[in-house]
Amino acid sequence: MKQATRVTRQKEAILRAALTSGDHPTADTIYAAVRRELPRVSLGTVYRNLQRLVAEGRMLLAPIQDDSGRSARFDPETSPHDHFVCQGCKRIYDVARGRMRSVDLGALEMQGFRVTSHTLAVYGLCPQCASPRRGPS
Amino acid sequence: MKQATRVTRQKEAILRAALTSGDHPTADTIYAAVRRELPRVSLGTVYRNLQRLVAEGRMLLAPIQDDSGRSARFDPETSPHDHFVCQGCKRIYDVARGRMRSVDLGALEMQGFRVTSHTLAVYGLCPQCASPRRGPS
DNA sequence: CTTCTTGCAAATTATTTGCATACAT
DNA sequence: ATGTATGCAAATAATTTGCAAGAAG
Repeated sequence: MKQATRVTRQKEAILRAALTSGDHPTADTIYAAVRRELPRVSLGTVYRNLQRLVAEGRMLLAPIQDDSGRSARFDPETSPHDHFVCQGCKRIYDVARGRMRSVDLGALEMQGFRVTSHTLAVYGLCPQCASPRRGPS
Repeated sequence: MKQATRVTRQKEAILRAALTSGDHPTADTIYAAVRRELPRVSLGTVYRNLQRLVAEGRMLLAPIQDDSGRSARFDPETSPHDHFVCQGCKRIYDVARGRMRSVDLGALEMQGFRVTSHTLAVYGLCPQCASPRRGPS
């Protein structure tokens, strides 16, 4: 969490776009959204600001890989949480750490590993896609 | 785990290279290793075979992201296990599911989520890098 | 023999960077 | 004023793909 950088119209719009998406958007998705408000933004600006926002701890790099894992996904929710990836509708759900019982990392620590954080991604079908009424959307 | 494809010198060499690396190699690392045995292999062949090996379940896409998450890493260990990423030496350790107690996913399932798998990545310092004797290698 | 795979090169996709100008502090 | 951020375009990096020739079944 480095020194905060300058406050610009672009950077704020980028963070707002990520928050509003209610999702785990890619740089491209964010670019498209910001463009509606600031038609002259460039992709370079989006990428540079995403890096800054992550460095400042205002956004996270989502620890999930797309099907081919090609494009990075960003997560505007910065408190510790896990992810559920629906293999039907491809939606990514944030899962509070409380609901899904936490992992026991004691054994690792006893072997001399110093643990600072962890990420957990769960795969399967979300309630809508799992329901027999209708298949994956 | 689709229909197995044809057996070729290249494909076998690629799997062997990944196994021998004792690591979680990138396509490029594998390419370099295979090249020593088959100097005429092309990167295209390496990428195509990595895809096939993953589809056939003989290799996994490692669920870990490099610093910038730019290049995919492959994992020749196909039984369920977790990963420990050392932030000092950048090494990636395979961690047996038994040692590090498994996650309780019951709460999620009770909410209608159907869970089929999960991936866990733990970050921190490995015993060598955590020891005060010498810093990260 | 027939079909899948290879090597090579060119094409895509995602992300980064150099530079002159604009904007925040 | 000073220096960081922007827009634009060109540069890199990682991966994919078209095609003619070669190898596997």
